[in-house]
Amino acid sequence: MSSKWLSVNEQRAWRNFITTVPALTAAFEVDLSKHGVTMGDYEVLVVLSEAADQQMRMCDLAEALRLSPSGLTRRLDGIVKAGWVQRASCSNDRRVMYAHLTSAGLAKMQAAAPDHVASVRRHFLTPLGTAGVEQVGLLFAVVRKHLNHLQTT
Amino acid sequence: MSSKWLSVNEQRAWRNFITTVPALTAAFEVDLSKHGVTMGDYEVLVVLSEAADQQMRMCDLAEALRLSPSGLTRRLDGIVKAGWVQRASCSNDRRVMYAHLTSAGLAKMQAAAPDHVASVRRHFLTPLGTAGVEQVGLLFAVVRKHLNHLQTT
DNA sequence: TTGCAATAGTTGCGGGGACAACTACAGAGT
DNA sequence: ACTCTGTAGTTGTCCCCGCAACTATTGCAA
Repeated sequence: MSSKWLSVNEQRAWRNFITTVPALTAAFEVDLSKHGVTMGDYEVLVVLSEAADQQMRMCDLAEALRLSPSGLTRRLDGIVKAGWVQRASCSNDRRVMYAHLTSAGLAKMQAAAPDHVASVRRHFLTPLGTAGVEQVGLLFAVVRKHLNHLQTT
Repeated sequence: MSSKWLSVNEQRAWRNFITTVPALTAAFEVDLSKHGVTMGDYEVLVVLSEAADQQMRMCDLAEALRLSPSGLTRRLDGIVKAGWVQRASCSNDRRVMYAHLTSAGLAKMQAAAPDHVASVRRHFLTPLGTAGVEQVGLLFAVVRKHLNHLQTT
């Protein structure tokens, strides 16, 4: 059945997937914009809030956010200017720079989080339904595992 | 069950989804780069190849690609320079500009398409399996329909 | 006809991110 | 101690794209 082209079912899955993803992220972006944060900003705040001491080394943060080093530097520039994150140097290793979540940053994240969760529910989880959520969780775990495996090879 | 936070199942679905999507698109980008095309370029060629007379008005093309007018102008700049698309003015309405797929563009698209299809299969459809493909097709149809409905409201 | 709103497209500007080059520092090997 | 390699981060340059402003054209309306 693996012909050169896609079957009807395959086409439907593929088309529905790639057309839904941008619309979905756009919806989240709109909902978050009410708090004056982009999804990029929000992701930084969430990751830092879950880190020990509310701080991470730039390189670890970049990896967690799947950003290049320079990309992270630039993204942080704006977030630092907004006062949500503070750069701090490390006394043990003077090469490293910590990105440290400020109390204002934590507050911003805590203010935005419930709305974001509600947004995820409204646009994604609720339409999927209980069974759909279960299936998506399993299916994308397989896809991701597959991708990671190829990547390592 | 709709609490302020996410259940374990919901979290798994959500996290797996948002972490898989960027990895997936990155994999497609890598595979397409062997043909010297980005996913953006490729999408233009595909849409134009399916259009009547292999051409579309800029505004219609922009909508099909979910791009702003200026975004499309810039994206086309590169594709025109590569010789895959040609700008043509319209005799009926002198405001409109057609983006017309050249034979070189069609050839490029036909060369890349089989590899891209194989890529979609390898990274997405095959890991999902037959049942998974079926489920993803149905589930994302629901999500997208939901998004479109909210958008119209 | 004249005038005005709507439509199509491009350009200036700015944000966001990648790559390459660079600085600075750490750690291992001699 | 001295060099050499590897690691951490920033900066220059460039590409991609959105918004706002602008031009050109159309079509409707008085």
